[in-house]
Amino acid sequence: MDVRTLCLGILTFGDSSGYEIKKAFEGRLSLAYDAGFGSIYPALNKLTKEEFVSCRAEAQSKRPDKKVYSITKTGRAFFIEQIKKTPAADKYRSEALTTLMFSHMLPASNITSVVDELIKSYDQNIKSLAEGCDMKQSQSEKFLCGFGVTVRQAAIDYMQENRHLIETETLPEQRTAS
Amino acid sequence: MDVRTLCLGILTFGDSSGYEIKKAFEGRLSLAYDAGFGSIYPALNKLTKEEFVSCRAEAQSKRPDKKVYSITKTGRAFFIEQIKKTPAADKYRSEALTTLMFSHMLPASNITSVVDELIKSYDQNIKSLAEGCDMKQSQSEKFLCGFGVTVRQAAIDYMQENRHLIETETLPEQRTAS
DNA sequence: CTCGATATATATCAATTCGATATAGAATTT
DNA sequence: AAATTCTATATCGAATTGATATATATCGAG
Repeated sequence: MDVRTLCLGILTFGDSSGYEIKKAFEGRLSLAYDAGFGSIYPALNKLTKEEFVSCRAEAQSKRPDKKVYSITKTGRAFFIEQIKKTPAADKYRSEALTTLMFSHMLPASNITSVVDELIKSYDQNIKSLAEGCDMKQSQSEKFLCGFGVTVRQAAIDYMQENRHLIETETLPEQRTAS
Repeated sequence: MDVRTLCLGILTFGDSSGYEIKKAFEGRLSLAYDAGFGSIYPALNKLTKEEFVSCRAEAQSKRPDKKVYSITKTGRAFFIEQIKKTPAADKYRSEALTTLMFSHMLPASNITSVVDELIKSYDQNIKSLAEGCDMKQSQSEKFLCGFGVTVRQAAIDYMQENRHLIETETLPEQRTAS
């Protein structure tokens, strides 16, 4: 499942430009996947060559043409074929948790701010998810929205209850202060 | 925070070969980061050139020499400098959740098996984490272990309670059966 | 006892992805 | 009035992924 396939998937929700596809990755797909312009634009070019999408340029006054992509029948068939495959294992990449793994090498103030920021980011995450959660269209969106909220909330609760474990184990402030 | 820096971090736990570093990524670091041999070996070569690690070859009978790496003083200083930086935002990549996002395009049997497998993988995750959780050395490891268990358990609970939302919204079996 | 699978151990390579940068006007905020 | 953010596309070097190659040991199943 590469970015190219995912772009195709996003186009099943409706015609979009590359810019709007990026928004979709940041929005409804943010729980599951991410991609930047550096992968999206080349992916759309490849999909166009393969005739899995068609492209029409919408002229805009004093802005670059907006290229609007539509999925084709063969594109839709290809996408369905792809999502029927057994999904690969989940991947998590958290620099914040990685930092906490080395809390014994850092001053307590540092750990505290990492934990604070992590909780804050989970909180914002929940807010932006919950925002739409009710009025979201499909059942699958509601399901995934609720999933995100539940899991992030569990993470916050755990952190608040157990942060003392790592905040007391750090090096004394004076020894690592630069 | 690249693989190279993370390899350096793992070496603060003790001398290791590239192979053992891979095991560390799969074990104690699995909650936070992952890396394959294709990134680890080049990273170790680069670190050696930079003199952030030193390398001794342990001859083994009828096996390739085991190259054991040790972190140097400058390496340790560099690593500490790196983890003091503000961590980048978390990233999640789940093909399974992505698939569920398109449940309206798939037969119910397909969704059921994706959910089943996802729960199973979270379960195995919890088991392998809990296994060590008690006897783990440092506070930070206990903290992160507990974090992983808590969050995965919340994910399982949510899935079991809400899976019906997506399992009833799918296409009728006959329409998408290949 | 042998066959296949898994573990130890390193390494490379093409394809993909990331992250930064460039361009440029509109709209909004300070 | 200035600064920042938003819309919109695109490229490019660097990093990462995932597959593959090589070679032997070990362990369980039939």
